[in-house]
Order: sequence, then C-alpha cells, then structure tokens
Amino acid sequence: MRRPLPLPRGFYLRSTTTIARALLGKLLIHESPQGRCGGIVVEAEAYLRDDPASHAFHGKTPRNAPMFGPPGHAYVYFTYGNHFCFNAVCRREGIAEAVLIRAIEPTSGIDLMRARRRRNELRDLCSGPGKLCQALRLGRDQNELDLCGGSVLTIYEGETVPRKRIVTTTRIGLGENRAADWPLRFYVRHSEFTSRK
DNA sequence: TGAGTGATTGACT
DNA sequence: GTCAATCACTCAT
Repeated sequence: MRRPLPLPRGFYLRSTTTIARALLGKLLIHESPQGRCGGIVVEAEAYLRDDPASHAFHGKTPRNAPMFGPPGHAYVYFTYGNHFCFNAVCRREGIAEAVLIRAIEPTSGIDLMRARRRRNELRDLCSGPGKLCQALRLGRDQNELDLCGGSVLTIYEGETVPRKRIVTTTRIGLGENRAADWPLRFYVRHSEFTSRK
C-alpha cells in the first residue's frame, strides 16, 4: 500500500467547521524518538474567531500565540494542571481558529501507546484529548510543529468520512456562557474510539 | 497580588 | 456520583 501523503497547507485554509469534519478519517502520526505512533481521527471540535469558548477570545497571549500563526501547524496546550490537548491551526495567519483533535482510533505503535498510557484496552488509549496526547507523547516540544510534512508530527490524507456517518453535537467540557450550545463537535458514528458513547 | 476557572482524567465513595 | 491533580490565564482588588 502506498504511504499516504501529508494533507497540504491549503487543506487548513477552508472554514474551520469544514476542516473539523474533513479531519475525520485522516491519519495523525507522531514519529517520536521511541517510535512511530498514531491513528485515525474519529472525533474533533472547531474553535472559531469570536468564539467565547476559544482560548484566543480574549486576545493573543504567549500560550495561544500558535493559534494566530500560519495554518497547518500544531497548537499543543497544557490544561487542568496535568493534561495536554492537541489542535490543528486553521485559517490564514492572524485569524485564530483551530480544530481540537479529541480522539483517534489507534493504528500505529499500539504497544508503545499502551506503555505510555499504562492501559491495555485499545479503547482507553486515545479516547479523549488528554489521553491521545499522553499516548502519542505530545507536549510543549510538539507545540507549533508543521503538520504538512515538515516535522515529526504529521496529518496524512486518509478516508473521507461520508456526511451520513458524521454526528454533529455540542462541544464537551464548556461551562455556562461559553457558547456551550454551538454545534461544533463532530465524530464518526458508531466508532468505538470516541471520548463518549 | 491573589482568587477563580478551565477545550481533563482517573481514583475513589 | 465526588474530587484531586496543581498550570496558564482572566479579572478583581
């Protein structure tokens, strides 16, 4: 089988909700020092300009600066004092939008991810934004990496999930007054590997 | 300068 | 169901 190509920069220049849906079925791979690991994106959320739930809503800070940077790069942030979350930056430089990858179906480096997670069940490896960062070992060092083939962290072309197999819901973990009712979460229907049933 | 909150998870009751 | 982990940021002193 031909090795898939990285998604081109232009993939990340469309509307961020379109990108969030289009990322389902694509392949996220980290060529870490310990080995290659990753899998198929099965759950994602869009974060937009003028979105009260976005880190960028209150303006640029050192932490959220990657969101304002060029498209097709990683934004990895630290949250709740002990977890990282991975985003793909969208839109042209200066427009702070991104897609949070919430879950992937593990396909590569499964034993490595089992060791990092200290879990054996495939469904427990990457079924949440913090979990997949632990499994792939994504952290500060991977922040701002180029996802289009220029670094160890890459999103490759893969399946295009038909719209009928994509479920749209509200985003997870947002408090009140935080655009909690915006339908910007997307996941693959019937996937075993999403963060919630 | 300090209290409050958060795009979370896992251990525990 | 509850709660601790304990960082980056916002907002109110």
